[in-house]
Amino acid sequence: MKYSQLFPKTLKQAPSGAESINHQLLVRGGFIDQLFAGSWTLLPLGLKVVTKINQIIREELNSSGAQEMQMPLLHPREIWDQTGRWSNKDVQQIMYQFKDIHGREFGLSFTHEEIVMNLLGKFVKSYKDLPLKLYQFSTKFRNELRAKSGILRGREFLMKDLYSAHVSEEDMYIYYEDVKKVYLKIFQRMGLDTKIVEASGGVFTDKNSHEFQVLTEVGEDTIYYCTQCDFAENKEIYQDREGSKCPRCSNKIEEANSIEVGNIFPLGTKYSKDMKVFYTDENGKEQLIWFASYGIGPTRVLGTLVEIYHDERGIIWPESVAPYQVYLVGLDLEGERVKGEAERVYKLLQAEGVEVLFDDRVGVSAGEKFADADLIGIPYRVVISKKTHSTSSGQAKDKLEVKKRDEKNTHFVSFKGLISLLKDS
RNA sequence: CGGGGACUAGUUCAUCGGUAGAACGCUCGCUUUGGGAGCGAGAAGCACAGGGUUCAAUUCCCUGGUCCCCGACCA
Repeated sequence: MKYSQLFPKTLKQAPSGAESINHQLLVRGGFIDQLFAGSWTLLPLGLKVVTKINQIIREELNSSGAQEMQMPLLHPREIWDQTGRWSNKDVQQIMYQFKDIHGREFGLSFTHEEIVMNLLGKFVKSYKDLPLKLYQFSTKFRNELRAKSGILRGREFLMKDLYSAHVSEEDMYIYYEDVKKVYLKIFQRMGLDTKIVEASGGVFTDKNSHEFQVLTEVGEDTIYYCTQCDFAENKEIYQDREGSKCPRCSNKIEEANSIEVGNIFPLGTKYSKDMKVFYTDENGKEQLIWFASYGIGPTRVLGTLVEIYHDERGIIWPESVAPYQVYLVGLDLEGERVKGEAERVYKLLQAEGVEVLFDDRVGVSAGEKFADADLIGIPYRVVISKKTHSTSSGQAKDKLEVKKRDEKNTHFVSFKGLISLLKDS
């Protein structure tokens, strides 16, 4: 991609009132744009990052045996009446509900348990049809009382939701535990260190759920975790406890702020019971389906990554989710030789399968290009200029000037050297 | 949904009762380029909407809207 073609360009100033880091940097870098409070466009750069996040999730879920699909976002009231959630006060706080011109009532999806259960009722007849693991990436609508923290809390956001159906509680928990491991791996591949934290089930279930929390000062959740074992609880359930000793190993409990990037719910048979969804067991008897759901918010992950990985100049993307691998800066592009060389390296990198953003702007100062490179946060910055490709002699001659975003020093390498650098990482 | 703040050029802000100004950005020249570079010119505004007070309102008052922050609630 040539930077001159990229939509949109970076901004020097953050929007007024933008306080959180992810809001400032993602907007300034041209990753996202706000339509109204809690509603964001994923611009080309932002979509690239989210696509990478999604791909990591997809790969790991697929290898856990899950299948991807896509469900509607517009839901008729009747299906939500089957579980009584349409009229639930807490649900009504966050679900957009409205009537069409004929008076028929609809809701916008904030989750899909009812829809999945409806689907299972149509297709799952026998124990032989189970277990099933189905997931999708889709927009979720939640009428948050207060959208805030940039893209971290929106009224419309992207979510990966996975649902599993099982013959028994035991089978459900086997997969539930699998997903814990899968989620840890997913987040780790994205560069996020997550803690599994026990929490309440909210409007989803009376049982407790597990949240995947990233520890950071700016997080809006408060969690309590043991410094020795893996005990961790959300504030909402921890506050009933006394003292500051771990209930499991008596070691010290720490309090920390965190961002919830994932949440998993062992729903049990509540939904299948309400919606009368059964399978036939080996003995020919009808049984309720055991059910669980699992969410990850890719757009929230996007914001979380920026909160964790940035410096005063801009974003520092982990390589696994960076929108491009290389930011190729062409300087002195008025000179034919340098320009030709920069174009050549751009094409060669692409031929090697390297994703490269080529700053081909003419008449833009070096400082501005470097500032943009730092703001956008692509892992490798490669500079081609008359210093390396025209008048020079010595070690820099015809070499590429390479700097990693998170390092200070530049060094000069050959094209082959750069490729092996990229392949190694 | 309670409390606070804001709304003026594309953006960030100044002005403050007498119909608007800067910086950045943008356009066009000239200059040249290693950390948001210089000079010059230009385009760009129903001052959120409605009502009131006043000879006169962007400015003061009221109502509504929107955005941001703090709380209560949540992927």
